[in-house]
Amino acid sequence: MTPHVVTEDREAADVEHVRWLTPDQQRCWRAYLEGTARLSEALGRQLETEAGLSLAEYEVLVRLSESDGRTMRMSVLADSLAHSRSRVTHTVARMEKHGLVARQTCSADGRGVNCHLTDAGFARLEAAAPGHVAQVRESLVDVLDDDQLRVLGEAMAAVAAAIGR
Amino acid sequence: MTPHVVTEDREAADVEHVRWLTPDQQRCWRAYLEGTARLSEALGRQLETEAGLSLAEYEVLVRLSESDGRTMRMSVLADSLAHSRSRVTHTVARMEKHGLVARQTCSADGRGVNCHLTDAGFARLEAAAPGHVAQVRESLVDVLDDDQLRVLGEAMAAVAAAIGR
DNA sequence: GGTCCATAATTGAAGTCTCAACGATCCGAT
DNA sequence: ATCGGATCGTTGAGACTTCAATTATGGACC
Repeated sequence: MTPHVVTEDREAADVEHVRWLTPDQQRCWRAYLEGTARLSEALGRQLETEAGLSLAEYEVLVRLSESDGRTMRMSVLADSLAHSRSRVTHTVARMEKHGLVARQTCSADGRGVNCHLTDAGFARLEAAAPGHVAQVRESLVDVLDDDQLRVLGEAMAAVAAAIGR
Repeated sequence: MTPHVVTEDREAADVEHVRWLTPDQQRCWRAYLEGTARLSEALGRQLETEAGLSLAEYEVLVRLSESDGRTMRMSVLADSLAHSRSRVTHTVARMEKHGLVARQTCSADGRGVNCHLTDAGFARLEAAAPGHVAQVRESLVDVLDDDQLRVLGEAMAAVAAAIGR
């Protein structure tokens, strides 16, 4: 974010080479910040109140439900979510306490841990999914036309690729 | 997010009217989730390590630096950031402890509180801004072409408007 | 001028995430 | 074989956010 006030009272000298954002870029960036803040707030609230799940927990359920044997290595889960390993450890620990997943040591690699979706966890996902999808549509997908959504997806994929080297 | 496994073993009956996401929509939505996760992580880490500020604190500094008298009402600050009032109270309390802002009761409205940017806070912003802008460019602005960035901004503005009723 | 309700901001507890440090296991090179 | 570095996952502390309850003030209405 470029606080334009800061750009003033800056000497014409050459000590600073800051490429501040243009006004157009600034508008886009701030719209992004506000949009993501409101969106994650809306999604989190819907899931929490209607399903008793955090967004992070929901995402874990989804990944597991789609994987072979409904089981994933902790590290694969973490990479797939773009969450830190520590974060996934904490999230999964909470979910295990509630019976949504079960952890078992990995036979192939003594260091690894397999995270398995229980039937209760799958049922919880089935119950939560319709309301969550409805919220995603209401707040994002149905708000944009096809082109906007496509470009948004391409742009964020490029961002993810640029960061996740 | 639509766990496609859930869509199976669903009866052809009419009890459920869930409009699941299409595969294209699903790809966009997941790209969005991954992109925002990686981006906020990258921005937060840069600010924390190079300036000792959280992104929320930085945003507060920016808003205050642009406001008349470098002062804003707490509620205006909260609305402007799309953050909850409680969150802003906590953030500002931490910042006040570090001398970046000062709070004073509002003369016009006995309930209100004015948050003022101190000189130390302004100096901190000046020091932090170049590195932050560089990160925003490297991770987002310079990764996208002008059209992508423009559409991204428009889309997120539409999302914010759809949610913030 | 008193009642009622809306708004402003704070508080503390509980939940979530980050960070750095750790123990354990694997693997390649010697 | 074993040394040493890399990977895997966890841990606990501290930082940050949310939620519900609370205090206090403002304003409308009669």
